[in-house]
Amino acid sequence: MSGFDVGARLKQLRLKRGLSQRELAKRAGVTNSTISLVEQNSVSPSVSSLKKILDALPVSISEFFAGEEIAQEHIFYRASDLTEIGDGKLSWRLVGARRPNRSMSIIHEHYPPGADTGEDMLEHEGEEGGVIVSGTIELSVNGDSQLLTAGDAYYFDSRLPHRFRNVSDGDCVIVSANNPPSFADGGNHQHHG
Amino acid sequence: MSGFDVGARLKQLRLKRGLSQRELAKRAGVTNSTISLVEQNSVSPSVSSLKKILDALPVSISEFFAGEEIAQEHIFYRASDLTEIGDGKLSWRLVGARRPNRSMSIIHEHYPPGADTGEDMLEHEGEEGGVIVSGTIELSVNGDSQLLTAGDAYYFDSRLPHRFRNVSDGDCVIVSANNPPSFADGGNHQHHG
DNA sequence: ACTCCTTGTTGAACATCCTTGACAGTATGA
DNA sequence: TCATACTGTCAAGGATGTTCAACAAGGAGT
Repeated sequence: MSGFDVGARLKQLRLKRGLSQRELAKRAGVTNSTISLVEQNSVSPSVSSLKKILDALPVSISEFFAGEEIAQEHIFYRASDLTEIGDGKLSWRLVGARRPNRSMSIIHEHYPPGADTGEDMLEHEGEEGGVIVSGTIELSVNGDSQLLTAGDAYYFDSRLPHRFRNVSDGDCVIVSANNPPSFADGGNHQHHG
Repeated sequence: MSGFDVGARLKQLRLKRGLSQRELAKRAGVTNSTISLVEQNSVSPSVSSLKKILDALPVSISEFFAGEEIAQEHIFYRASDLTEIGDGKLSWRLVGARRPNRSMSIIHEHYPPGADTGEDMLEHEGEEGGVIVSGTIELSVNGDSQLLTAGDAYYFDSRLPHRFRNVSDGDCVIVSANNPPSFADGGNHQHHG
Protein backbone atom coordinates (compact mmCIF):
# COMPACT_ATOMS: atom_id res chain seq x y z
CA MET A 1 0.00 0.00 0.00
CA SER A 2 2.85 2.27 0.84
CA GLY A 3 4.26 2.33 -2.68
CA PHE A 4 7.49 3.16 -1.01
CA ASP A 5 9.82 0.65 0.59
CA VAL A 6 10.40 2.20 3.98
CA GLY A 7 12.34 -0.77 5.26
CA ALA A 8 14.76 -0.94 2.37
CA ARG A 9 15.30 2.79 2.46
CA LEU A 10 16.08 2.76 6.15
CA LYS A 11 18.43 -0.16 5.79
CA GLN A 12 20.17 1.55 2.92
CA LEU A 13 20.76 4.70 4.92
CA ARG A 14 21.81 2.84 8.03
CA LEU A 15 24.37 0.74 6.19
CA LYS A 16 25.64 3.81 4.38
CA ARG A 17 26.48 5.21 7.80
CA GLY A 18 28.05 1.94 8.80
CA LEU A 19 25.78 1.51 11.81
CA SER A 20 24.39 -1.67 13.27
CA GLN A 21 20.72 -1.89 14.16
CA ARG A 22 21.64 -1.73 17.83
CA GLU A 23 23.92 1.23 17.42
CA LEU A 24 21.34 3.16 15.46
CA ALA A 25 18.64 2.17 17.92
CA LYS A 26 20.74 3.44 20.79
CA ARG A 27 21.30 6.79 19.15
CA ALA A 28 17.66 7.06 18.19
CA GLY A 29 16.34 6.12 21.59
CA VAL A 30 14.41 3.10 20.37
CA THR A 31 15.20 -0.60 20.59
CA ASN A 32 17.00 -2.73 18.08
CA SER A 33 13.80 -4.70 17.61
CA THR A 34 12.10 -1.66 16.25
CA ILE A 35 14.80 -1.14 13.67
CA SER A 36 14.68 -4.77 12.72
CA LEU A 37 10.92 -4.89 12.32
CA VAL A 38 10.80 -1.65 10.40
CA GLU A 39 13.55 -2.75 8.05
CA GLN A 40 11.66 -5.96 7.34
CA ASN A 41 8.48 -3.98 6.78
CA SER A 42 6.93 -6.13 9.45
CA VAL A 43 5.59 -2.93 10.81
CA SER A 44 4.82 0.59 9.63
CA PRO A 45 6.48 2.79 12.21
CA SER A 46 4.75 5.73 13.79
CA VAL A 47 5.89 9.08 12.55
CA SER A 48 7.37 9.86 15.94
CA SER A 49 9.45 6.70 15.92
CA LEU A 50 10.57 7.23 12.38
CA LYS A 51 11.54 10.77 13.21
CA LYS A 52 13.63 9.61 16.15
CA ILE A 53 15.39 7.12 13.96
CA LEU A 54 16.01 9.52 11.12
CA ASP A 55 17.27 12.19 13.48
CA ALA A 56 19.96 9.77 14.54
CA LEU A 57 21.23 9.21 11.04
CA PRO A 58 20.69 12.18 10.50
CA VAL A 59 18.25 12.43 7.63
CA SER A 60 15.21 14.64 7.35
CA ILE A 61 11.85 13.02 6.79
CA SER A 62 11.33 14.73 3.48
CA GLU A 63 14.77 13.61 2.44
CA PHE A 64 13.90 10.09 3.47
CA PHE A 65 10.83 10.12 1.28
CA ALA A 66 12.39 11.95 -1.62
CA GLY A 67 11.65 9.84 -4.63
CA GLU A 68 8.23 8.97 -3.37
CA GLU A 69 7.16 11.98 -5.39
CA ILE A 70 5.19 11.50 -8.50
CA ALA A 71 7.59 12.03 -11.36
CA GLN A 72 5.19 14.15 -13.31
CA GLU A 73 6.77 17.40 -14.41
CA HIS A 74 4.97 20.38 -13.13
CA ILE A 75 5.46 23.66 -14.90
CA PHE A 76 2.58 25.88 -13.89
CA TYR A 77 1.66 26.40 -10.27
CA ARG A 78 -1.59 27.97 -9.21
CA ALA A 79 -1.21 30.14 -6.13
CA SER A 80 -3.19 27.58 -4.15
CA ASP A 81 -0.86 24.80 -5.33
CA LEU A 82 2.24 26.25 -3.73
CA THR A 83 3.27 24.12 -0.80
CA GLU A 84 2.82 26.29 2.21
CA ILE A 85 5.07 25.82 5.15
CA GLY A 86 5.37 27.87 8.27
CA ASP A 87 3.74 28.24 11.62
CA GLY A 88 1.56 31.27 11.30
CA LYS A 89 4.39 33.62 12.08
CA LEU A 90 6.55 32.88 9.11
CA SER A 91 4.97 31.71 5.90
CA TRP A 92 6.88 30.24 3.00
CA ARG A 93 5.33 29.05 -0.22
CA LEU A 94 7.52 26.66 -2.12
CA VAL A 95 7.25 26.41 -5.87
CA GLY A 96 7.10 22.67 -6.48
CA ALA A 97 8.10 21.90 -2.91
CA ARG A 98 11.47 20.29 -2.84
CA ARG A 99 11.83 18.26 -5.94
CA PRO A 100 15.09 16.46 -5.45
CA ASN A 101 16.08 16.75 -9.08
CA ARG A 102 15.65 20.46 -9.39
CA SER A 103 18.55 22.83 -9.21
CA MET A 104 16.82 25.61 -7.33
CA SER A 105 13.99 26.19 -4.99
CA ILE A 106 11.81 29.22 -5.51
CA ILE A 107 10.01 30.54 -2.48
CA HIS A 108 7.26 33.07 -1.95
CA GLU A 109 7.78 34.31 1.58
CA HIS A 110 5.43 36.20 3.86
CA TYR A 111 6.75 37.81 7.01
CA PRO A 112 4.13 39.31 9.31
CA PRO A 113 5.27 41.90 11.82
CA GLY A 114 7.62 40.27 14.29
CA ALA A 115 8.37 37.26 12.09
CA ASP A 116 11.91 36.07 12.63
CA THR A 117 13.98 33.18 11.37
CA GLY A 118 15.44 33.01 14.83
CA GLU A 119 18.30 34.08 16.97
CA ASP A 120 20.35 31.09 15.90
CA MET A 121 21.71 32.33 12.63
CA LEU A 122 21.05 30.18 9.60
CA GLU A 123 24.08 28.64 7.93
CA HIS A 124 24.07 26.09 5.14
CA GLU A 125 25.65 25.20 1.83
CA GLY A 126 24.71 27.03 -1.32
CA GLU A 127 23.74 30.49 -2.42
CA GLU A 128 20.55 32.43 -2.13
CA GLY A 129 19.08 35.59 -3.48
CA GLY A 130 15.78 37.39 -3.56
CA VAL A 131 13.79 40.52 -4.15
CA ILE A 132 11.68 42.34 -1.57
CA VAL A 133 8.27 42.66 -3.15
CA SER A 134 6.61 44.75 -0.47
CA GLY A 135 7.14 45.84 3.09
CA THR A 136 10.36 46.04 5.03
CA ILE A 137 12.70 43.34 6.28
CA GLU A 138 15.81 43.45 8.44
CA LEU A 139 18.38 41.15 6.93
CA SER A 140 21.52 40.30 8.87
CA VAL A 141 24.35 38.59 7.07
CA ASN A 142 27.70 37.84 8.57
CA GLY A 143 27.26 40.52 11.21
CA ASP A 144 26.03 43.16 8.81
CA SER A 145 22.44 44.25 9.27
CA GLN A 146 20.37 46.14 6.73
CA LEU A 147 16.80 47.25 6.33
CA LEU A 148 15.55 46.31 2.90
CA THR A 149 12.31 47.61 1.40
CA ALA A 150 10.23 46.99 -1.71
CA GLY A 151 12.42 46.69 -4.77
CA ASP A 152 15.57 46.01 -2.80
CA ALA A 153 17.29 42.69 -3.14
CA TYR A 154 20.04 40.49 -1.76
CA TYR A 155 22.36 37.70 -2.77
CA PHE A 156 24.92 35.81 -0.73
CA ASP A 157 26.71 32.61 0.08
CA SER A 158 24.45 30.72 2.42
CA ARG A 159 27.35 29.59 4.56
CA LEU A 160 27.47 33.07 6.02
CA PRO A 161 25.35 33.22 9.16
CA HIS A 162 22.13 35.01 8.33
CA ARG A 163 18.78 35.98 9.73
CA PHE A 164 15.56 37.55 8.52
CA ARG A 165 13.41 39.62 10.80
CA ASN A 166 10.41 41.82 10.18
CA VAL A 167 10.88 44.68 12.62
CA SER A 168 8.23 46.84 10.99
CA ASP A 169 4.53 46.86 11.76
CA GLY A 170 3.45 45.77 8.31
CA ASP A 171 3.73 42.58 6.32
CA CYS A 172 6.77 41.91 4.20
CA VAL A 173 6.71 39.80 1.06
CA ILE A 174 9.80 38.38 -0.59
CA VAL A 175 10.41 36.13 -3.57
CA SER A 176 13.63 34.20 -3.18
CA ALA A 177 15.63 31.44 -4.76
CA ASN A 178 18.00 28.88 -3.27
CA ASN A 179 20.69 26.87 -4.95
CA PRO A 180 21.05 24.03 -4.36
CA PRO A 181 17.50 23.38 -3.19
CA SER A 182 18.49 20.84 -0.56
CA PHE A 183 18.42 22.56 2.79
CA ALA A 184 19.58 19.45 4.50
CA ASP A 185 23.07 18.80 5.59
CA GLY A 186 24.89 17.69 8.68
CA GLY A 187 23.69 20.43 10.96
CA ASN A 188 20.33 20.23 12.60
CA HIS A 189 19.13 23.74 12.20
CA GLN A 190 15.43 23.83 12.19
CA HIS A 191 13.43 26.53 13.73
CA HIS A 192 9.87 26.96 14.70
CA GLY A 193 7.94 29.16 17.03
CA MET B 1 11.27 16.91 20.42
CA SER B 2 9.19 16.42 17.35
CA GLY B 3 10.09 19.91 16.17
CA PHE B 4 7.36 19.64 13.64
CA ASP B 5 3.66 20.13 14.24
CA VAL B 6 2.12 17.27 12.31
CA GLY B 7 -1.38 18.03 13.51
CA ALA B 8 -1.33 21.68 12.58
CA ARG B 9 0.20 20.88 9.23
CA LEU B 10 -2.47 18.34 8.42
CA LYS B 11 -5.24 20.65 9.48
CA GLN B 12 -3.78 23.44 7.41
CA LEU B 13 -3.72 21.28 4.29
CA ARG B 14 -7.16 19.82 4.91
CA LEU B 15 -8.75 23.22 5.36
CA LYS B 16 -6.95 24.54 2.32
CA ARG B 17 -8.76 21.85 0.33
CA GLY B 18 -12.01 22.74 2.02
CA LEU B 19 -12.51 19.23 3.36
CA SER B 20 -14.11 18.19 6.62
CA GLN B 21 -12.43 15.59 8.79
CA ARG B 22 -15.04 13.06 7.78
CA GLU B 23 -14.76 13.78 4.09
CA LEU B 24 -10.99 13.49 4.16
CA ALA B 25 -11.22 10.35 6.26
CA LYS B 26 -13.58 8.78 3.77
CA ARG B 27 -11.26 9.50 0.87
CA ALA B 28 -8.26 8.29 2.81
CA GLY B 29 -9.86 5.11 4.00
CA VAL B 30 -9.50 5.91 7.67
CA THR B 31 -12.02 7.16 10.19
CA ASN B 32 -12.80 10.70 11.15
CA SER B 33 -11.54 9.97 14.63
CA THR B 34 -8.11 9.29 13.26
CA ILE B 35 -8.02 12.64 11.54
CA SER B 36 -9.24 14.34 14.68
CA LEU B 37 -6.70 12.69 16.95
CA VAL B 38 -3.84 13.31 14.56
CA GLU B 39 -4.76 16.96 14.15
CA GLN B 40 -4.78 17.38 17.90
CA ASN B 41 -1.45 15.62 18.15
CA SER B 42 -3.11 13.21 20.52
CA VAL B 43 -1.44 10.56 18.49
CA SER B 44 1.53 10.18 16.21
CA PRO B 45 0.15 8.39 13.19
CA SER B 46 1.87 5.44 11.63
CA VAL B 47 3.58 6.15 8.37
CA SER B 48 1.07 3.96 6.58
CA SER B 49 -1.86 5.90 8.00
CA LEU B 50 -0.27 9.22 7.27
CA LYS B 51 0.43 8.11 3.74
CA LYS B 52 -3.19 7.12 3.22
CA ILE B 53 -4.33 10.48 4.47
CA LEU B 54 -1.85 12.46 2.42
CA ASP B 55 -2.65 10.49 -0.70
CA ALA B 56 -6.21 11.70 -0.35
CA LEU B 57 -5.29 15.35 -0.29
CA PRO B 58 -3.13 14.69 -2.34
CA VAL B 59 0.21 15.67 -0.90
CA SER B 60 3.45 13.73 -0.93
CA ILE B 61 5.09 12.88 2.35
CA SER B 62 8.20 14.87 1.58
CA GLU B 63 6.01 17.78 0.64
CA PHE B 64 4.16 17.40 3.90
CA PHE B 65 7.38 17.58 5.83
CA ALA B 66 8.94 20.33 3.75
CA GLY B 67 9.91 22.93 6.28
CA GLU B 68 10.85 20.34 8.82
CA GLU B 69 14.31 21.50 7.99
CA ILE B 70 14.66 24.97 6.70
CA ALA B 71 17.24 27.44 5.81
CA GLN B 72 16.99 30.72 4.11
CA GLU B 73 18.44 33.46 2.00
CA HIS B 74 20.61 36.61 1.62
CA ILE B 75 22.98 40.16 0.50
CA PHE B 76 21.75 43.72 0.20
CA TYR B 77 20.89 45.41 -3.03
CA ARG B 78 19.17 48.77 -2.91
CA ALA B 79 16.40 48.98 -5.49
CA SER B 80 18.41 51.59 -7.34
CA ASP B 81 21.41 49.30 -7.39
CA LEU B 82 19.78 46.64 -9.51
CA THR B 83 21.19 46.75 -12.99
CA GLU B 84 18.40 47.37 -15.37
CA ILE B 85 18.39 45.87 -18.81
CA GLY B 86 15.67 45.87 -21.39
CA ASP B 87 14.52 47.67 -24.43
CA GLY B 88 11.88 49.99 -23.11
CA LYS B 89 9.17 47.44 -23.53
CA LEU B 90 10.53 44.80 -21.24
CA SER B 91 12.40 45.71 -18.13
CA TRP B 92 14.61 43.31 -16.22
CA ARG B 93 16.43 44.22 -13.05
CA LEU B 94 19.25 41.89 -12.24
CA VAL B 95 20.26 41.21 -8.66
CA GLY B 96 24.03 41.32 -8.59
CA ALA B 97 24.29 42.05 -12.30
CA ARG B 98 26.34 39.57 -14.21
CA ARG B 99 28.57 37.97 -11.66
CA PRO B 100 30.08 35.06 -13.47
CA ASN B 101 30.79 33.06 -10.34
CA ARG B 102 27.27 32.98 -9.04
CA SER B 103 25.13 29.95 -9.39
CA MET B 104 21.87 31.76 -10.04
CA SER B 105 20.60 35.01 -11.39
CA ILE B 106 17.73 36.67 -9.63
CA ILE B 107 15.63 38.98 -11.75
CA HIS B 108 12.94 41.52 -10.99
CA GLU B 109 10.93 41.66 -14.19
CA HIS B 110 8.42 44.28 -15.31
CA TYR B 111 6.14 43.58 -18.22
CA PRO B 112 4.02 46.49 -19.36
CA PRO B 113 0.92 45.71 -21.43
CA GLY B 114 1.94 44.13 -24.68
CA ALA B 115 5.42 43.20 -23.51
CA ASP B 116 6.57 40.00 -25.17
CA THR B 117 9.76 38.01 -25.16
CA GLY B 118 9.07 37.37 -28.80
CA GLU B 119 7.62 34.98 -31.27
CA ASP B 120 10.88 33.08 -31.50
CA MET B 121 10.62 30.93 -28.43
CA LEU B 122 13.41 31.16 -25.91
CA GLU B 123 15.50 28.07 -25.45
CA HIS B 124 18.64 27.82 -23.40
CA GLU B 125 20.46 25.62 -20.92
CA GLY B 126 19.41 25.48 -17.31
CA GLU B 127 16.23 25.81 -15.30
CA GLU B 128 14.12 28.78 -14.35
CA GLY B 129 11.35 29.49 -11.94
CA GLY B 130 9.52 32.46 -10.58
CA VAL B 131 6.55 33.92 -8.81
CA ILE B 132 4.05 36.36 -10.30
CA VAL B 133 3.99 39.31 -7.91
CA SER B 134 1.24 41.32 -9.56
CA GLY B 135 -0.69 41.51 -12.79
CA THR B 136 -1.19 38.80 -15.33
CA ILE B 137 1.20 37.09 -17.72
CA GLU B 138 0.71 34.54 -20.45
CA LEU B 139 3.42 31.93 -20.19
CA SER B 140 3.89 29.38 -22.94
CA VAL B 141 6.14 26.41 -22.33
CA ASN B 142 6.57 23.60 -24.77
CA GLY B 143 3.31 24.35 -26.50
CA ASP B 144 1.32 24.70 -23.32
CA SER B 145 -0.02 28.17 -22.61
CA GLN B 146 -1.33 29.43 -19.30
CA LEU B 147 -2.45 32.70 -17.81
CA LEU B 148 -0.75 33.24 -14.48
CA THR B 149 -1.76 35.89 -12.00
CA ALA B 150 -0.47 37.28 -8.70
CA GLY B 151 0.69 34.50 -6.42
CA ASP B 152 0.97 31.92 -9.19
CA ALA B 153 4.35 30.51 -10.07
CA TYR B 154 6.23 28.42 -12.59
CA TYR B 155 9.28 26.24 -12.89
CA PHE B 156 10.65 24.53 -15.99
CA ASP B 157 13.67 23.31 -17.86
CA SER B 158 14.84 26.25 -19.91
CA ARG B 159 15.58 24.05 -22.88
CA LEU B 160 11.85 23.78 -23.44
CA PRO B 161 10.80 26.54 -25.83
CA HIS B 162 9.15 29.29 -23.81
CA ARG B 163 7.71 32.75 -24.11
CA PHE B 164 6.41 35.42 -21.77
CA ARG B 165 3.73 37.80 -22.98
CA ASN B 166 1.63 40.35 -21.15
CA VAL B 167 -1.72 40.15 -22.90
CA SER B 168 -3.51 42.17 -20.23
CA ASP B 169 -3.87 45.93 -20.06
CA GLY B 170 -2.01 46.29 -16.76
CA ASP B 171 1.60 45.89 -15.71
CA CYS B 172 2.87 42.52 -14.65
CA VAL B 173 5.69 42.06 -12.17
CA ILE B 174 7.60 38.82 -11.73
CA VAL B 175 10.52 37.78 -9.58
CA SER B 176 12.41 34.96 -11.20
CA ALA B 177 15.55 32.93 -10.86
CA ASN B 178 17.74 31.23 -13.43
CA ASN B 179 20.24 28.49 -12.96
CA PRO B 180 22.82 28.69 -14.28
CA PRO B 181 22.64 32.45 -14.54
CA SER B 182 21.64 32.97 -18.15
CA PHE B 183 22.49 36.63 -18.01
CA ALA B 184 25.94 36.09 -16.62
CA ASP B 185 27.39 34.98 -19.88
CA GLY B 186 25.57 37.25 -22.28
CA GLY B 187 23.05 34.56 -23.07
CA ASN B 188 20.70 34.72 -25.99
CA HIS B 189 17.95 36.15 -23.86
CA GLN B 190 17.81 39.86 -24.57
CA HIS B 191 16.68 41.55 -27.73
CA HIS B 192 13.92 40.30 -29.92
CA GLY B 193 10.59 41.99 -29.96
C1' DA C 1 36.11 -27.20 21.26
C1' DC C 2 35.31 -22.88 24.05
C1' DT C 3 34.42 -18.07 25.60
C1' DC C 4 33.17 -13.49 24.40
C1' DC C 5 31.41 -10.09 21.63
C1' DT C 6 28.90 -8.85 17.88
C1' DT C 7 25.32 -9.31 14.45
C1' DG C 8 19.99 -9.65 13.17
C1' DT C 9 15.60 -12.08 14.38
C1' DT C 10 11.53 -13.31 17.07
C1' DG C 11 7.57 -14.48 20.92
C1' DA C 12 5.13 -12.58 24.50
C1' DA C 13 4.04 -8.51 27.14
C1' DC C 14 3.17 -3.92 26.99
C1' DA C 15 2.23 0.68 24.89
C1' DT C 16 0.28 3.16 21.37
C1' DC C 17 -2.62 3.79 17.41
C1' DC C 18 -7.07 3.21 15.20
C1' DT C 19 -12.05 2.21 14.93
C1' DT C 20 -16.60 1.90 16.70
C1' DG C 21 -20.16 4.36 18.23
C1' DA C 22 -21.88 7.90 20.92
C1' DC C 23 -21.87 12.83 22.23
C1' DA C 24 -22.40 18.03 21.94
C1' DG C 25 -22.39 22.11 19.01
C1' DT C 26 -23.90 24.62 14.97
C1' DA C 27 -26.72 25.56 10.96
C1' DT C 28 -30.73 24.99 7.94
C1' DG C 29 -35.47 24.29 7.20
C1' DA C 30 -40.24 22.64 8.27
C1' DT D 1 -39.80 23.42 18.48
C1' DC D 2 -38.39 19.50 16.23
C1' DA D 3 -35.89 17.16 12.54
C1' DT D 4 -32.05 16.63 9.80
C1' DA D 5 -27.44 17.16 8.58
C1' DC D 6 -23.28 18.64 9.30
C1' DT D 7 -19.24 19.78 12.21
C1' DG D 8 -15.34 18.19 15.66
C1' DT D 9 -14.43 15.47 20.04
C1' DC D 10 -13.98 11.55 23.02
C1' DA D 11 -14.19 6.68 25.76
C1' DA D 12 -13.67 1.89 25.14
C1' DG D 13 -11.85 -1.91 23.00
C1' DG D 14 -9.71 -4.20 19.06
C1' DA D 15 -5.66 -3.68 16.01
C1' DT D 16 -1.06 -2.49 15.50
C1' DG D 17 3.49 -0.64 16.99
C1' DT D 18 7.26 -1.11 20.51
C1' DT D 19 9.92 -3.20 24.10
C1' DC D 20 11.94 -6.92 26.78
C1' DA D 21 14.44 -10.78 26.79
C1' DA D 22 15.84 -14.73 24.68
C1' DC D 23 17.78 -16.92 20.59
C1' DA D 24 20.89 -18.43 16.69
C1' DA D 25 24.67 -17.27 13.56
C1' DG D 26 29.14 -15.35 12.67
C1' DG D 27 34.03 -13.76 13.96
C1' DA D 28 38.18 -13.24 16.93
C1' DG D 29 41.05 -14.90 20.34
C1' DT D 30 42.07 -18.05 23.81
